[in-house]
Amino acid sequence: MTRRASPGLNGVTQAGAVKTAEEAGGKAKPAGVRFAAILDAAEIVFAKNGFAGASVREIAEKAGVAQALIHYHFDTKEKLFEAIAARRSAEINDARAANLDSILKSNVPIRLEQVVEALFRPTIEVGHSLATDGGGFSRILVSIANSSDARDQKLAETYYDPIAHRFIDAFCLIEPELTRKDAVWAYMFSIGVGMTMMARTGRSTRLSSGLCDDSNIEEMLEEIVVYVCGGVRAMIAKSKSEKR
Amino acid sequence: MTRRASPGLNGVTQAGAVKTAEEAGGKAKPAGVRFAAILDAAEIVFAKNGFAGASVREIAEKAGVAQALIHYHFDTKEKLFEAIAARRSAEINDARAANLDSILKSNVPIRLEQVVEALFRPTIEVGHSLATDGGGFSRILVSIANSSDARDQKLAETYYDPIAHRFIDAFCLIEPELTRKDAVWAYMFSIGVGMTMMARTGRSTRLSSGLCDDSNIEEMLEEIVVYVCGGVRAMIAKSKSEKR
DNA sequence: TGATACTAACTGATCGATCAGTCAGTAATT
DNA sequence: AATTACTGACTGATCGATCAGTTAGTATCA
Repeated sequence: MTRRASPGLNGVTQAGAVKTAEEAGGKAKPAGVRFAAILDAAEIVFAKNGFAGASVREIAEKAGVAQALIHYHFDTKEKLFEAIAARRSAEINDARAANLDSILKSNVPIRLEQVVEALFRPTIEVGHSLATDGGGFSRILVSIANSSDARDQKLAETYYDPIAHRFIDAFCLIEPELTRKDAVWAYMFSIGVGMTMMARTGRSTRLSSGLCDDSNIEEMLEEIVVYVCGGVRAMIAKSKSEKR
Repeated sequence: MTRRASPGLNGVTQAGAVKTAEEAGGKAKPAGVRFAAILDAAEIVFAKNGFAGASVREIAEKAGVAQALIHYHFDTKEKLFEAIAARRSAEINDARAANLDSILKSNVPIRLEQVVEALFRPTIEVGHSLATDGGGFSRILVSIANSSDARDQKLAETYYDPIAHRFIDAFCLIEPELTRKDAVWAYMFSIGVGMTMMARTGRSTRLSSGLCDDSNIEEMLEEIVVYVCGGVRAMIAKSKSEKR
């Protein structure tokens, strides 16, 4: 019951105050280094084994710290997982929001392709940033998005629902006759397509005998934009025919 | 090392021979009943917690049998998981193949919508068949499809690659100018859309404030067919413009 | 300047709980 | 008698979490 206050999680001690970083000679490491090392190691291990399949011991070993240090900084395994989700989700959605803003404030007519690319490019660029063979954060994101678990659904709601509403609004802005209902379906289905890219199972390569390469992210994104825009436009056409 | 031969797994003893079913009074249960009870319970528990998060103990408790009986019938937790995948995948893909056959042998021109519906309807009808709050086999299927784990990828390859090739062929048959490469992409992306339906996270309901209902499978399937056909046709248009 | 007090960072050892899997033995059927 | 179905009791391993300490740096006060 009596439990330390997890000093790292408020971010103040760790994120700021790297003042004595130059005098890190003997044992004292610069502030926040091992904190970040735990996050990086945990991201790899969670991506590889999932939440339940990952062990705090393996994370500690990969990070080169004592297991107890993880509990010192993050309290529980669950809070460690949430810290990872918070870190990367902020990166992804800040980039998404910035992309969307720059599109919306331009005075030329908005093209659907721009919006779709703004939706997906950040997820692959930060999602695969720490990609080892584990696959980086994108694998974690896929499992969060498809999970029936209450913890994962809460994370999706907290970190991804706000930006989702912005993109759904953008769909409706491009085509005013698109009903809200169909816009939400269109968004959900598009995210589903994106998951194919994030999961990186190698299946498309296998099914095509090498014609498709799902490790070539840039090419895959091109294909996805074509498919997703086609899907969204079909929903638009459906909305129009229903209103008529 | 010396290990019993898992008498149930060859299916002969269990699947057939329910002859003494009427005299199930005291302790002797009709043959195959507890075998199936374990499979049903395991499906629910695996769907709820994933492979790593599920425990053989919980499965045994839910099935109303001793934990050792599970090891007696299925040997290991992994083989139990594979048995579940084998059972439902056969159901799903037999139905898919039958649907596709009846479409292909008709002499009227094949419509893309028919093929897409043949692809998805069986997954929802058997995937949600044992649906409790856990979500049935569809949740397991989603995790297999998106997993980076070697075990899951092997299952996908064994049970789903053959039927995948048949549907990719069907895409190419409908539109001969669609390149093989784009047909595989189109198939993969379509499966991604289908996962949205299988995962049943309730997110579409949440994002639309109730306008979309992802527990209304029939309505969701209609929307998906529209979107997926739009996506596939966009890939077809792309293939055509590249060949020209 | 130097002793004192305090704090954040960190560790080794260990906790009870739970894990998948094993095994000897029982009960019923053939 | 032999085979199949089944169980309770158990194993070693591993799990997340906790604990009492240690170390190093910093602020306070004489």
